[in-house]
Amino acid sequence: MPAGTAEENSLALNDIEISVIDLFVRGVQVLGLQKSVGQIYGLLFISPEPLSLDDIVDRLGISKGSASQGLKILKGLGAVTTKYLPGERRDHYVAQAELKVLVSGFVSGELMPHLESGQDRLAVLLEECKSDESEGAKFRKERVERLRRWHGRSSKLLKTIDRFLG
Amino acid sequence: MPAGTAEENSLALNDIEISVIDLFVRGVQVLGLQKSVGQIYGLLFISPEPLSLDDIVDRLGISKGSASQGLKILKGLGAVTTKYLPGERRDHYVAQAELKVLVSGFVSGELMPHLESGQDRLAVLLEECKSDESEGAKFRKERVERLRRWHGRSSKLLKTIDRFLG
DNA sequence: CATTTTGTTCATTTTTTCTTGAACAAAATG
DNA sequence: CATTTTGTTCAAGAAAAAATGAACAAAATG
Repeated sequence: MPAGTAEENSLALNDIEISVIDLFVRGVQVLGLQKSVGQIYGLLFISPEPLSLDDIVDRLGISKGSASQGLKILKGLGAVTTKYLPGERRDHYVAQAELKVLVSGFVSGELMPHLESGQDRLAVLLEECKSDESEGAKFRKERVERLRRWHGRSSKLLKTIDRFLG
Repeated sequence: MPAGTAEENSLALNDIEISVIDLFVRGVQVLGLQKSVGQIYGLLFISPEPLSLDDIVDRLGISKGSASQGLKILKGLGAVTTKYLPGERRDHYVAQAELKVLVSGFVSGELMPHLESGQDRLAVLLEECKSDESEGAKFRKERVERLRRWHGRSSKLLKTIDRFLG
C-alpha cells in the first residue's frame, strides 16, 4: 500500500458529512451568502474536532483564498470561533452551533445594515415628496408614508424574532 | 417643438419614482430576487394608474422578456394583480401594497419550499446516521438531532412572523 | 536575523445569474 | 380567416458574483 493512502482516506468526506454540508450550502444560499461559506460552516458543524484552515482546504477541496475569505465572513457573523489548542501554531476553528447566536449575528450583520441604509433613503424620499406638486402627488405621498410604516414594522419584526429565539 | 417630446417626458422617471424603484431594487436583492423584479414592483407601487406590460418596458427601459418574466414572478408571489380596464385590450398591472400579503406570498412562495426540501434531506441524514459506527458517531448524531430542532423552530418562526403581521 | 510557517489580499479566471431579443403562440379584430 | 396585437419562451449574450492562486505580509522558530 503506497504512502499517503491513509491520509487520503481521512480527507475524503463521508456520507453524513456530505449531506450536512449540502444542507448548509442550500441554507446559506437562501440567506444570500456564498456557497463556500456554507461548505465551511457545514464541515465545522459536523466535525468533532476543531479544524485548521489547511484542514478545511484539504477536506473541502477549495482554495486557500476561498477558505480564508469564507472564515472571515463567518467570524464576522459570529458563526465560527477560534479555539486555542496547546502545541498548535495554526488557528483552529469551531462552529458556533447555537441557533440564537447564529440568527442574532445574521440579523445584526446582514439585515440591520440594510434597514439602516433604507432609513437614509426614506429620508431623501420624504424630502423629494415635499417639493412634489405634479399630478398624482397625493398618491405618491401616501405611498411613501406607507413605506415609512413598513420600515417601522420591519424593525419591530427583527426584535420579535430575537425574542422568539431568546 | 418636435413631435414626441411630450411622450418622452411622460416616459422619463421623476426623482421620486427613481428613489422608490431604487429602494425596492435593493430590497428585493436582500430577498434574493432579481433586480428587474424590484424595478417593476417599485414602478407599480408608486404609479397611481395601472400599467401595461408595454408601459413598464417603456418607462423602465428594460426588455419585454424581462418585464414578462418579472411580472410572472411577481404574480406568483401575489405581489401584483391585474386590473381590468374597460376598453383596454392589454392587461394592466397593479402593485399589491399590503405588507402582510407580500410577506405571506414570499414565505409560502420562497421560504416554505426550502424548508420542505430541508425536511427531506434531514430524513436522509437520519438514515445515514443510523448506520454510522465510525469514530465520532456520537457527536454527529447529536449534531443531526440539533438540526432537527432547528428545523422545527424555523417552521414555528415562520408562523410567528405571520402572526406578527396578521 | 534568516528561514519557515501561516494567513490575507487581490487581480484574474471561472461560474452563475440575469437580461435581451427574436421566434413563437394565443387571442382579438375587422 | 388573414391580419394585427399582445404576451411568453428560450437560446445566446452580457453582467455580476464567486473561486482561484500567486504575491505579499505577519508571526513564529531556531
